Amino acid sequence: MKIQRGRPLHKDRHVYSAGEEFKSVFAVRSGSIKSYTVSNDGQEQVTGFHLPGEIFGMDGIAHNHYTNSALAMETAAVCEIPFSKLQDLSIAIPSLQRHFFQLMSKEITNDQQLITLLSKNSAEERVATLLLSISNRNLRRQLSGTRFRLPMSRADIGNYLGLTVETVSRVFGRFQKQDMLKVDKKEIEVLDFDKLRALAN
Amino acid sequence: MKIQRGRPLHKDRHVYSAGEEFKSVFAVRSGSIKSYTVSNDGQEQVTGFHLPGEIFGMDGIAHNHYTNSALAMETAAVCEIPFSKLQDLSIAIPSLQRHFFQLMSKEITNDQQLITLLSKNSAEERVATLLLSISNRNLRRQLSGTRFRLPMSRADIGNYLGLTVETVSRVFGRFQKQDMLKVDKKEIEVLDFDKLRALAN
DNA sequence: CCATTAAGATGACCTAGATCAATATCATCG
DNA sequence: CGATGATATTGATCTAGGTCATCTTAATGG
Repeated sequence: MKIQRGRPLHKDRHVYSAGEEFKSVFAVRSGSIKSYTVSNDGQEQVTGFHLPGEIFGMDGIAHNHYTNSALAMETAAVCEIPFSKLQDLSIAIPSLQRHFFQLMSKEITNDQQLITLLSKNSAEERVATLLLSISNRNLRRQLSGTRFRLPMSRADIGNYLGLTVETVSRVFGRFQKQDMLKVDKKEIEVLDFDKLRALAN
Repeated sequence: MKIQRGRPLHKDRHVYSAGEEFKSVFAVRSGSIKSYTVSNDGQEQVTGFHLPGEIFGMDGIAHNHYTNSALAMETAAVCEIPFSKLQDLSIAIPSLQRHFFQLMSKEITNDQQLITLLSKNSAEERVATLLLSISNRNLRRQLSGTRFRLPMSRADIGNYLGLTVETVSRVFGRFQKQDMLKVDKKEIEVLDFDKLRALAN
């Protein structure tokens, strides 16, 4: 498959912007990417964080244009995977088609979990869930699940979880006071995993 | 394509339940269906309402098992569309594959809009958005966009929108007081469409 | 290397919507 | 058809998280 081996992307550079013609999906090679939409009244909604090894950009398929924008939260590298090639290939290799369906379906499942989180859980539960998710994704990348660096700002966390920065800050504060977490700026250390899991449920 | 022409489904009967093996997606023929998940702590989250002409059941593709349950909110009829046939066919007919990708991608876009709604909008804005969505979907079915019957209960509306029944009730009350809506139980009449659209944005 | 700006933390206060409770209305079935 | 349980409305009160304001710390650049 022809894959564009992307040059490094600097912090705050867009991989693509909402409205652009959809041509490709992308794989994160290094660094981290956030997806977000801008609603018609101008406010930003962060829809996802993408870590190395993860695929993003599938939101563009429906309308032939991306509905999200995607930008590097830190210096990053991405692989471009042209969708047309993918379609041709997936006709020749049915398992690839299936794989791709699964990726999209997984995205749906993820979004629905976020919907539940937003409509049913408290600020603490939301933050705990995000931390656990990042921890798990780090584990899958052979990294530590207990000590890691958050690639995103407090503002991005708040935006993603439907909370204000202040609330995110306070929740981190409470988590530290309970000796569940050690927080040093973006550096996180999980001290009590059971408690975190219990909160995230 | 072999399509199961479903016998009528009675109110509160499941089309499928979470955990069942994924075999098919479904099209609503008449009546209305709600999808919901049950989170590990037992609470229900309504993830979507499906009206005649709409497709549901795509959440099962990722894990070969449905993650949602789907049940009839009133007497309904659905068509079963076996996914294996769909896959075979979509290899022969690339446009069908594309069409199916689009359906899934649309689902992603929908979910992301709901995420924004839940994390950024007030109770009134949420309810207005749902009403407008149902109105629009009725229009596409050649039905009135101004007078229609809500197929779902207040509890389902609240659950879907991350609000309590009481709040939903009060919002309907306020909408009536403002002469924007006429509400008689589940029967809705939109009196001021501009105001509704403004709220829904 | 300091200046400027952005990011984060913390406190005081307020409000939208939750919770609790009482009542009213509807649907269903024996 | 009247009784019973589900569904909806309405009111009184409470609270999680928002808002606003201040202060601290960390990046960035000239």
